[in-house]
Amino acid sequence: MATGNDNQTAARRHQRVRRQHSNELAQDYVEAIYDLIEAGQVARVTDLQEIFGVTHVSVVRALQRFEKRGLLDRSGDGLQLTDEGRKMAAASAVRHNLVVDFLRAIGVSETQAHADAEGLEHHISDETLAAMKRLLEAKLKIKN
Amino acid sequence: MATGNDNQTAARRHQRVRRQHSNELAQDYVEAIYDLIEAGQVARVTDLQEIFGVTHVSVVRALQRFEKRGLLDRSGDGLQLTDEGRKMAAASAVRHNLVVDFLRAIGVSETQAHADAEGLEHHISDETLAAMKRLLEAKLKIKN
DNA sequence: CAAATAATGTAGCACAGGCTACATAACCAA
DNA sequence: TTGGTTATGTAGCCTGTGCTACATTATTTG
Ligand SMILES: [Mn+2]
Ligand SMILES: [Mn+2]
Ligand SMILES: [Mn+2]
Ligand SMILES: [Mn+2]
Repeated sequence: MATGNDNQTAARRHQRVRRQHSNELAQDYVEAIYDLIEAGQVARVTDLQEIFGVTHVSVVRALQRFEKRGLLDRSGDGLQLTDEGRKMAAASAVRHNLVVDFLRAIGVSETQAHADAEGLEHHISDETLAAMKRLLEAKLKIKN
Repeated sequence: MATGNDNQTAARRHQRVRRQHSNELAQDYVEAIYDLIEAGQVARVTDLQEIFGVTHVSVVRALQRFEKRGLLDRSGDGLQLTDEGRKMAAASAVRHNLVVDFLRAIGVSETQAHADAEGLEHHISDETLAAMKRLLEAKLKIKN
């Protein structure tokens, strides 16, 4: 009874991680496109290929999937985000930045904070994010 | 010059995350097998299928890959870890437990800490792990 | 003991996300 | 204007990691 239940709990946790992974690339893509547009640039395949360190083919294939998922629009000149894509991008950006700030606050170097955040951001629950925000604000109070 | 270099940096970060993901399942498998053996049980396909919430087929295919990678030995009755597999399992367990403890320390619930750690553990650098350990020890000092 | 059940394996499929090779289209420069 | 470079797309391949369907081989149990 104890073991069976434990295994079930473990299974749910692993299933959740797999679900997170199946959204990971989409989040990073819309975030990158969002940032390019924010910076007043036209988001192109070439930019994404440089940002992600993959061939243009991988980018095109990914964009095709994300367009089907309703996250972006490739009909015009540059890449455009749909409302849903923009929403996902904004949420991802907030989460990403908070993770970086939190890592910096606990003493991780700028470089490493950015590196680790790129993976960590996709596995953090709202509860943990809130805990990080709390600690971040407490730290800031101490500093002032 | 600024943009090109930035993209290169981003690319290295994403490449690192992809590398982490390609080791993720192996780490979780050897850790699970390690735990079963530690608990005095014989590690079987059935256990893993329950723990990961996948079919026995997925487990068998994964085990075949990991055996080829020299992480485990399926010749006997139960699953056995090689020296390399045991080393990976031990390192993974240390990391996993430290992440859970850290999340608990910053106020995340037991349940959520275990859930988030399952994904987070694979993306934490040694530097960040050290920072977490530092904060954990500082917190403990305060508590006593 | 014989039948049911549990455990393990293989065959073959799907999809994500990498890749190279090849084809265009668009742009730029001599 | 025309030939090289850059940007984008398609075709087709690979690996990892899921799945169902179908054996086969223990292990229980009536
Ligand atoms: Mn990311
Ligand atoms: Mn991950
Ligand atoms: Mn683990
Ligand atoms: Mn894990």
